[in-house]
Amino acid sequence: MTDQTPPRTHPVRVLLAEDQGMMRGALALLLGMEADIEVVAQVAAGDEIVAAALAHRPDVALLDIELPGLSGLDAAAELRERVPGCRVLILTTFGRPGYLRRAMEAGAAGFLVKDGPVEELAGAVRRVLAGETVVDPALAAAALSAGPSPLTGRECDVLRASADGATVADIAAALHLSESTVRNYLSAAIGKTGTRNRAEALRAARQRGWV
Amino acid sequence: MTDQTPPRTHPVRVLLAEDQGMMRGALALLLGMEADIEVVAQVAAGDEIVAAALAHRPDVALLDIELPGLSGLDAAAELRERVPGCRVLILTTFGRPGYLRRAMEAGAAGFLVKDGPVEELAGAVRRVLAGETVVDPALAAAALSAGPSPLTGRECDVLRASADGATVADIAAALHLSESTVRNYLSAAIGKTGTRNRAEALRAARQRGWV
DNA sequence: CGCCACCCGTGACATTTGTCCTCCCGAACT
DNA sequence: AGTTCGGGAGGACAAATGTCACGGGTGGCG
Repeated sequence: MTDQTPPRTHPVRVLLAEDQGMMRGALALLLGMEADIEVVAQVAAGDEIVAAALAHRPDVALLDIELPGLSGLDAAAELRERVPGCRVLILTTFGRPGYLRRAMEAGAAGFLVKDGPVEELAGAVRRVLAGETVVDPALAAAALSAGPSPLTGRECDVLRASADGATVADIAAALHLSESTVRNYLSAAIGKTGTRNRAEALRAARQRGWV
Repeated sequence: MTDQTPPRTHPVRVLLAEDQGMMRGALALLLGMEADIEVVAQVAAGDEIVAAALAHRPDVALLDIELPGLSGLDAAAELRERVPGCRVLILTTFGRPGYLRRAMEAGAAGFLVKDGPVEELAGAVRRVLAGETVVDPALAAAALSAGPSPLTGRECDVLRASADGATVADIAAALHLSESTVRNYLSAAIGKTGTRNRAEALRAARQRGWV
């Protein structure tokens, strides 16, 4: 069903997932200008990725992380299962160490930050297709030093739900928990992040990719 | 600077200020592909904008808002003074109503969100150069409905300083105020925004461009 | 001159938040 | 069998936060 890799028979088929229309369009045009690359699908939401991949069978999926619907990282994990043979290249605004680790756990083949020069992009696509793993060395080091998340699943949920000034009652209602439980989880998260309150805890956890 | 054809004598000279390398490069390539547009300068930081504009005398400055060093909005105001004749087109990720109002107060000639299609971009540059004011109508309505800020200068300062989980003590120390005073200002800001705590107040104020 | 808005500060108070302790349950591992 | 870990919950308590009433001071303006 999937072709092995002889020299190079046809252009690289790329799926592009990016929510910002201007960025998406610009990247598509950019990649399209490369002779050996063809953008076969563009989506703006995370929950459209798998369907599009099944329909267009891309060789490489270029995924943003912050996407409406489904995170690019979650989509990457799902792609790994449902569309094997499609390599995932994460392209994100934030070079958070934790994002990198989560990307790797999700089976991504590469991790690019949008800060870099555009020339990197086409090269990274080709290298990923060739089986290489593309990662910024400095970022890789930072990711290793950060360590894995000490937060439990529920602690994560509660912390996430505490964003934007939600009260304990709000969080409890949203997650169908008792207020006592919410406070306990928040306290645990604050302790594990070594911070002083939810806001700081959330910030720290995000920074380290623990959410 | 040699050919002369009455309506349009030379290509539109564009200055591009955008911190994300990939976005910047992609936009530059994109605009460069238009026959009548020439990107004469690219900068990645807000505090390089004026210098670059003085050096390259662009017709249109395409400015991101979130920039290191100096905000694109502040840069726009400075351009208005030091480089008159250079029209400012704001290009931003967030279509916050308040950003629009502040952009207009800073003398911007146009306001684009990065969500839109890429085709909009070149057209907007041309329309701005022609003297038109380019604004998304829906966004304009939202900006007007939000009204001017009811927050006093100090309330703003305190609210800004409350970001990222800073405690009352932190804010007081940072602004050289008493803790009581900080709490009073926070309370006032919460009241004026119609919210329940600092985090919500800050969020609301940002949303409406009051910070 | 008063009046008003803004600035800065206290003190008292109710509510919320964060901490620590207890307990129960089920799954997993030894 | 026991132990550990995660989820869920309750109570008690201290600290932080938010509210309110009140006092100053300054500067602009009719």
